[in-house]
Amino acid sequence: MPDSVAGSLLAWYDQHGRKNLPWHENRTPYRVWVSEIMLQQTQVNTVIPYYEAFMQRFPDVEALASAPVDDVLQHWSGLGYYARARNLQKAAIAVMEEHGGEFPDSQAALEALTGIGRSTAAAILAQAHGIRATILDGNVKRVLARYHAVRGWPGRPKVMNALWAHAEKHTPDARVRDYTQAIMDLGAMVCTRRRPDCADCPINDGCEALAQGIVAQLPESKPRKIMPEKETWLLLIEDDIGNLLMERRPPSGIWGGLWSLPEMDTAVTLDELPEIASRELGIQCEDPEPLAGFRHTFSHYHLHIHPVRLRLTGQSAIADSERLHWHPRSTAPSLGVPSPIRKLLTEPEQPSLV
DNA sequence: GATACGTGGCT
DNA sequence: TAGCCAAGTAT
Repeated sequence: MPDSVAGSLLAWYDQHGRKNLPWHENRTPYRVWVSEIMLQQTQVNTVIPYYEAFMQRFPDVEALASAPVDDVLQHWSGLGYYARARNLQKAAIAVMEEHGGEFPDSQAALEALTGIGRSTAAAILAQAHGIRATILDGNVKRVLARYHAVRGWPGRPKVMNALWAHAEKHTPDARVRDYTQAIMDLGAMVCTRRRPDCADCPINDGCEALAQGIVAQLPESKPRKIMPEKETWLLLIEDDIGNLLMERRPPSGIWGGLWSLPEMDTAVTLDELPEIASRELGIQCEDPEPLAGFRHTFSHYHLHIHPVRLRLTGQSAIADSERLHWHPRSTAPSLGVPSPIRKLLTEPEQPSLV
């Protein structure tokens, strides 16, 4: 007996589904892959302009594999989750070197590429190759948690396994490309997190949560922890012609691999900053000048940022190294820079007071 | 199994 | 407004 959910979703998709997103044109594995990575934990409207620019600059896997990593990070600047960008290029190089420049077409081979997990691999198989494969993204989780009244937070493996099992069961043999898009579109357009439109849902007759009156309670949300507060100083070290010293952050951790301002923790005192700058950065400066600080909230903690201006004395020998780079104060950096830092550099007086 | 990882929109 | 959440994966 055919799965009525898939049939109903496909019929609805033909009428209402989204078919004109940028990555729907010319669905090569490369284009689908880049879109899927960008769309991880990121909303469609945020991704669209980044995707267009990225495809202009890196039209195929070879262009991405051979590009400087700073180019890739610059195009990712502002999107967040920057490990995605670094992994994207690592995987592009692997596709060139280990797969002769052609994307693999098996779940296992795709998952072996860094940054591609179970759901993204399945999305590439279904969207680019038309191979039957099952995705489970945030939209599908919500649809299935409601349709089958699956209790518990989907982050728990037991709940996740139940959702995967439901997802596998509904995946049809034919039209997997459209079905995959259909169930995501339903989650994005009808079975939304808030104010779902159950009256117009194509699968409302079989929906357990609707029958039980618990649609609004599913899926259950993650138990929240208190967010820690962290403090840091960012050093705006300027030379006499208005260049700022920027520092490449370590490859892991927050803003990994991006360029930011030299950072000190607030355990040191203001007076110590010139000496620390001399020792750590090899430059001579004086007159620490505290600027208005601001708070930046991440998913996991609040960061209190205290910018301090330091004026360089004499000439500096340091420039354009792997770790340190002078950048014109007046223009946005042509490197990968975190959004708050970009704002700090381009709107120096704008950060809100704490 | 739990945690880290960004940013912007929404209420 | 402060918290919640979004086309997840790596460690």
